[in-house]
Amino acid sequence: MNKGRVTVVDIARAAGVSKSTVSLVLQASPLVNEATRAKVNAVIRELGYVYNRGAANLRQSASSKIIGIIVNDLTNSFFAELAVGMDMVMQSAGYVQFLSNSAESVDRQREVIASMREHGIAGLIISPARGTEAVDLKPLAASGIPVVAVVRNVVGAKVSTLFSDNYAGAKDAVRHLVSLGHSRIAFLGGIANTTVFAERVQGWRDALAEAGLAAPDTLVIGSTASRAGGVAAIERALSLQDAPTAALCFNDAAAFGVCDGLRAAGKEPGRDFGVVGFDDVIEAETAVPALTTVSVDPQGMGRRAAQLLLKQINAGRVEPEAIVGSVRLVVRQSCGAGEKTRRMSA
Amino acid sequence: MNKGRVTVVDIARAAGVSKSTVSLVLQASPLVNEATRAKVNAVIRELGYVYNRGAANLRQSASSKIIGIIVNDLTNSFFAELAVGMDMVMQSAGYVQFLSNSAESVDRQREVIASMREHGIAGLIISPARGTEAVDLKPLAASGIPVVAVVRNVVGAKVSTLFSDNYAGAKDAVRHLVSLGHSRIAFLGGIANTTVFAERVQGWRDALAEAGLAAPDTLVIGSTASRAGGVAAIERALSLQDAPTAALCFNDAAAFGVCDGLRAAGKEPGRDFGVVGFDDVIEAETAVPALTTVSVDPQGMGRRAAQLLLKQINAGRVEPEAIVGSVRLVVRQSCGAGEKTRRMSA
DNA sequence: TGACAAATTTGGAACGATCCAATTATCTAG
DNA sequence: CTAGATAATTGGATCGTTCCAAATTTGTCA
Repeated sequence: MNKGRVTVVDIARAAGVSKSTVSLVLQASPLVNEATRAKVNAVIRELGYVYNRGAANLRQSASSKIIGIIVNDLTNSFFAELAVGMDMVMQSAGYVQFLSNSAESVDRQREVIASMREHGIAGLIISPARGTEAVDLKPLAASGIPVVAVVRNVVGAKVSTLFSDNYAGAKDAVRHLVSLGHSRIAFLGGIANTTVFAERVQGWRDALAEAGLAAPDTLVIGSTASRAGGVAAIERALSLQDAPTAALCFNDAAAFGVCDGLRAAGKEPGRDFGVVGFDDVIEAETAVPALTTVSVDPQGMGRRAAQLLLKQINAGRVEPEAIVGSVRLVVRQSCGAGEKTRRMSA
Repeated sequence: MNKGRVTVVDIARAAGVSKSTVSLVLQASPLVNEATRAKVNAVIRELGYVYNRGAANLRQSASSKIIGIIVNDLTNSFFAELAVGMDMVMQSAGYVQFLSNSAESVDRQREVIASMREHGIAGLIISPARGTEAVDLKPLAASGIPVVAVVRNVVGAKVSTLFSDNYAGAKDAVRHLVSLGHSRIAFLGGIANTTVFAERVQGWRDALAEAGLAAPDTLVIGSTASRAGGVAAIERALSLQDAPTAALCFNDAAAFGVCDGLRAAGKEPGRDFGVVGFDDVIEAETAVPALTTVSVDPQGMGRRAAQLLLKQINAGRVEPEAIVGSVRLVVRQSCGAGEKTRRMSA
């Protein structure tokens, strides 16, 4: 009896109505008589019916309530939080999401996109793997599926985008370090060959220029955008003949690594060396010393991206839109300023 | 012309064959003539056909190649890595996954499960939200959908499980601290009212008893399983009249918090106070000091969970299976032992 | 060439829900 | 009591695929 799943027809038979009526009940249509509705609902509960969304989506008019999310590195808590933000709004909008981790592999990403297409996603939010090309996203756009690219850019792709203002954020951070009296400020961590990296470095460079300070390439030390990368970068920075006294780090993960590296070298971050991160990951606040960082609120960004996508899905017409999320410097202790002035402002 | 999507019938017409033949080509059946196959494939590419998996899954025999994953806290990097591990094996097995974050809300979790059922998932891996009851998972099991519970237990649920050996891990960790000469060892962080917490505390208690040491309840200081929770716990621990000199922490996040808190109190973790974590998150290795921790390899656990689920899906019969993942102590620097002996062992 | 086997191909009839047009039940008022 | 309106219900036909049984083509050998 548990063989085949329970369908509308089974319900109809058991309730003594037609499948059409059952369908109307399922859609909470006002056309159906209250008594009938009650009886049908009772039978539905009794037989343990589960709605088959796949079957419903078959009819050409219907759209699928499934959206795809692809991130390049879920183990990075920035992206994990981004995903959580999206999850929140998608869930309350009645969508489910295919979430996949491309792990920076363009091939894997391509497979995942294909698979998602076959499953009929209504839209896609993607933080593209390094090396993603416009052609990878073309077919989606061509079949009218809205795409929102977040965090990273895909040059030439006609999709909506939501980036944070990397340039302004980096500039603000460096200005702050300058105002604290630093004159040799490094840029540490991150993979050099990316747009985000370039934008942040440009902000760093321009802020230094503005202050009349030198911005030699030796002070830009790329590595990976991780804690380990931060350790490596600060080691190299400290070994320079004219070592920096502060640094803007590519992201918070790298900044934590820089703090670790400083301690390993006997220096206390915040006191002996100014450290500023980028992203404002949750741990930034509770770390010791608390990390001064450029806040981009990953969860909020995820929510906005999801809202943007939903808007496009509902609009029908796909009109690419570019949003740049504002950003603000959160001064805590690791830069050497926060702690002392924190309670003095009142 | 781009109105309706391209279907097998369109392909059939354009290639001058029947839809049945196209279907055979799609399934790479050996029944079809090479020349025909080539032509059909050419047309498929030309018209930009995309397979409609939803329609295919409609036929009763087919099973869906979609699995559900629900975790209770994606922002915790332990779970993020767990998810990544699952993603890996699911992806190479040709599955896509609905991944959702219950954020410890049983209601949200219930909704998500319902939604996943409607979408016809072939199986579910869940790290249950606190307070999940057997009845929440019952309907799935009843309709023959395999369920694997990971990390946490759901009492009374007839599902497969994959937990790490919390008891043994905690015991090993405490034994190690004892062997380093500590006699007042605390248990810090974590939410007291959970199975995992109870198991780890029991290991802690038994190891102390084994060594003839006292295990007073005052040394068990619960809080949240986060960095902030660790900070709070160590603060309380240090304020005790007979303060501990070392601690086993509920998890790595809490352990990092404990290190932060120690530093804030002017003590250096590893030198002035022994800290051991639990989970072996990636950052444990690169942190300074590197964290001594009980390794449970979250990614590996995710992979195993995924494999277990796939096995059950393929087996047809759902035979609940309980796996307890072995665990091992990774000695690094935060306990005060690792660093000195690291290079001396050769 | 004809008979038979093997290799290919092909119409439907599902699958589970929706939706339109058409039907039937119920109500209202003259 | 009935015409006409309104409320409620209901058969198909349809969505895009699979799969079975049956039909067609091709190949082999006496």
